[in-house]
Amino acid sequence: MVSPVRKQKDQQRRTQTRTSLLQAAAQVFSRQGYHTTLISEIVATAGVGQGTFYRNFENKREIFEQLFDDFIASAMEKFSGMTSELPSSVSEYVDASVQAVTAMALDLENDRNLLLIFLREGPAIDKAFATKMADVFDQFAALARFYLDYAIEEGFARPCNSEIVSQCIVGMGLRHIERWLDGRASGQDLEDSIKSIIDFAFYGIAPSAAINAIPAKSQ
Amino acid sequence: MVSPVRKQKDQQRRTQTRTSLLQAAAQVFSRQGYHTTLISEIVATAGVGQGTFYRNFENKREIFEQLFDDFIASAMEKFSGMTSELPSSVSEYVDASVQAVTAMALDLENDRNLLLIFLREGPAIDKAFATKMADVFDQFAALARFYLDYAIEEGFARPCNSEIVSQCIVGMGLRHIERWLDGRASGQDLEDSIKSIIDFAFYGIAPSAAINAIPAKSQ
Amino acid sequence: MVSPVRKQKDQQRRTQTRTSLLQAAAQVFSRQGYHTTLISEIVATAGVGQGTFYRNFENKREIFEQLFDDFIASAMEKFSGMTSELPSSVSEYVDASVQAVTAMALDLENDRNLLLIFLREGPAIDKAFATKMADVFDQFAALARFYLDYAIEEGFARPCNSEIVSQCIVGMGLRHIERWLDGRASGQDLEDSIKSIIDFAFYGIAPSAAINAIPAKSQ
Amino acid sequence: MVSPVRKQKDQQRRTQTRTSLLQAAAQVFSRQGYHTTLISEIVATAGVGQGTFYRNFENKREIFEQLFDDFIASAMEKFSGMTSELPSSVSEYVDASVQAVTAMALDLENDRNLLLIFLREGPAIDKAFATKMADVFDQFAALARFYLDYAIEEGFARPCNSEIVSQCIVGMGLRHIERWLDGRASGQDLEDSIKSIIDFAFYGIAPSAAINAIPAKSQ
DNA sequence: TATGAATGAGTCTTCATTCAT
DNA sequence: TATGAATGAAGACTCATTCAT
Repeated sequence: MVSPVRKQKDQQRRTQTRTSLLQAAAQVFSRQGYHTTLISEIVATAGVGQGTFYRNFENKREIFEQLFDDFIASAMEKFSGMTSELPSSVSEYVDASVQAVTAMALDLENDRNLLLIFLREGPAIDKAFATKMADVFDQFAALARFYLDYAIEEGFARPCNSEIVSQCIVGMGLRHIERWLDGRASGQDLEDSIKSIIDFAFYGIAPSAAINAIPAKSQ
Repeated sequence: MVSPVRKQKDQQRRTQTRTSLLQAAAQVFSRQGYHTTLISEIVATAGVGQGTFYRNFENKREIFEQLFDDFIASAMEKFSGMTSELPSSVSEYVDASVQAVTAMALDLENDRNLLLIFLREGPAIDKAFATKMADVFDQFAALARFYLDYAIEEGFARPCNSEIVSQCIVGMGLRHIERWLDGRASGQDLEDSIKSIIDFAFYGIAPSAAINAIPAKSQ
Repeated sequence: MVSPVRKQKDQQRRTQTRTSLLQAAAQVFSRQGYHTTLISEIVATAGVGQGTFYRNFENKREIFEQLFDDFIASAMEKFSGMTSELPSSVSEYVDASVQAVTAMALDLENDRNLLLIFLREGPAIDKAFATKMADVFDQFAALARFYLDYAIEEGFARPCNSEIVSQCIVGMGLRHIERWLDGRASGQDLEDSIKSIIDFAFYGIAPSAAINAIPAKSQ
Repeated sequence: MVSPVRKQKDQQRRTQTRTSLLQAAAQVFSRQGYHTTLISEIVATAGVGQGTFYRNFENKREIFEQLFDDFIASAMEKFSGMTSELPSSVSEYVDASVQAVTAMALDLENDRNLLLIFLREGPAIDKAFATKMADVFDQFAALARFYLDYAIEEGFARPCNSEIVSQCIVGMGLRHIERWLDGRASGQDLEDSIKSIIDFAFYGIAPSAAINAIPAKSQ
């Protein structure tokens, strides 16, 4: 009954509406955060009717989760694209780390405000969302651990509890991301900061002379 | 007009009521989190009337903040009590760190659930609360930095950007606390984990042989 | 996006709902007065949901004010429609006054109960409402004064402080309206009462013989 | 068991407390009006406990009514004290009226704000209070009518419907009192205003020459 | 499919009143 | 008798969600 052309147009229109809603939601969430955002504000920003929202999303949580999923998917894609080769020396490992972190920092810059909302409010939405976020962080940790284990095996990383250490690395990263999104790290130069972080991750705070003091058990 | 005895009794009663409310709130928040907790649930748990809540607190946010403040005050007190002496060698520094972290871990154990709620939902309550929490974390970072700067000066820590590094340390800590509260670190032995974290902080992931590779600038 | 037909129907529906609420409010206010009227009673009477009230009016005060504004607008319209020509003699002035007052009395009869509530409770709502009512009364006074000044100029009214006198006239009117709405004037014949009021306004209580005693200053 | 001295002291204290509450209530009502005044504000102003209020008064309405009754009693007393002699001529009647109105105006000045609250909010409290106020106004009207009837009988007032006319007089008075309390009559000189009001009451707005036009029926 | 008017369950909050001390 | 902490009934108001058009 309905022509294929019509069908396609309908589909397009629907996708367009959905996109408008997602963009509008991103905008409003960025400005006001999750809890204080009203559906009415999203639809007003998107320029569609109240009912249209519910034709596209179950509720506020769902559109927020969709935005989060899109965000993570996009971040993962970029990240996985840039980490193809395994390092073959400590200095390559260091360099690769610096590059990866720098690339990520520049990329995240695009969605600063939305990312801040994700980090701050995501864990507060409900248990399921908190778990999803924790899983994402654990994925990043697993990635870091993969490289770390490889490096240990190859002899250019200190033998250590890589599960714990990779979580340390994620924690460091998250802390700096939050402070930077917050504006609390605004005085710092990005390149220097990354350098300092990577140096810390590789060499710790102990002076060179203390290296022999590393307890056997931990080596 | 009123006898001092009466005044004192009234005061006691009031304090008692307030305490009941705080305990009840801690209990309900721990179970359900901030946003899904209703005032009516707090007062029911405390066994007082609805109006009594509002005689003692402005609203839900205020009682939550009070709990947070009490929690932090108590944590700070215990923490400051245990960090009196400055280390005079790397090994003392390491030992002191292990002890401090262990003590804190054991202490925080008491209010696991409430702490989890603070970490997850605190940043989502509103801007002011998020700022307050960020300030608290920065205080911990400042404390870590104080010891780090001292160690650098005394020659038993590697010269580094101590502002950045102390934030790394806080990030590592927070990440592990969250995972441990989450139950995601349940497979780990506490003592081993702390050991691994501290080792990472002191010696990094680079192998001993790589120490000479530390770039001059960062030293 | 939406068809004009749909837009118009929506508009109609909304207007209809708003009208229902206004009528219901008039009814409930008339019966119970402002302060004891609940929003829930208005919506129950209108046969709409609680939320519908708040889509149309800010709060109880606003719907009350709307009713008042409508009432005054309607009264003003009728009143201004009937006072087109200026009198050209004392007897015409008297006759016009009698007619105007009679017409108004008959008109106000329609909304007796609501008018009583306005007069009794309006001044008690808040400062702003009291001021609005005072302004309305002053408008009536200004109208009376306009005719009075004209009459004085033309020589068929006694020179006097027309500002004060016009307020006297408004006061007389209000007092009788209140008593009549109250049921305290129920024993009186309307026509006779109006006649007596107008006669008093024109000739005062002094006997004819005393006219010469009118102090020069006041003339 | 209780000594008479003790009894008397108790009685004194009680009276004192009651007086404090009445004064405090007058002060708060004057400032905020009836509906927005809270019992807690009255007791705070009086410097007594919340419970003490309820040992002395049933509720807010009762203390308000008590203030009103006291006010009226005091006004009536002063007023009755000054109107002992009956006038024996128009000019005496006029003079007595001017004096009575002037005396009342000066007296009311003392409790301006409270009187304004009575006039504005009294009728809105409830049916009973509105009736009480209407009765008071009718008493004033009855008093005016008494003098008017006497004057008519003695021939120095125009025969008229004295019931209606006396209500006119009360209405005029109330209107001017309200405007004066409101600050809307602030531009007017009190003496002049009273003169103009009394002249209007005695001679109306018709010019002298029109006197013969007074319809027979009304005379 | 898109719309936006209508809905009403769900909470917060107030404040007059009570009552143990 | 005086106090003021405690009470809880009462009502306003919000906003996610529905549904007729």
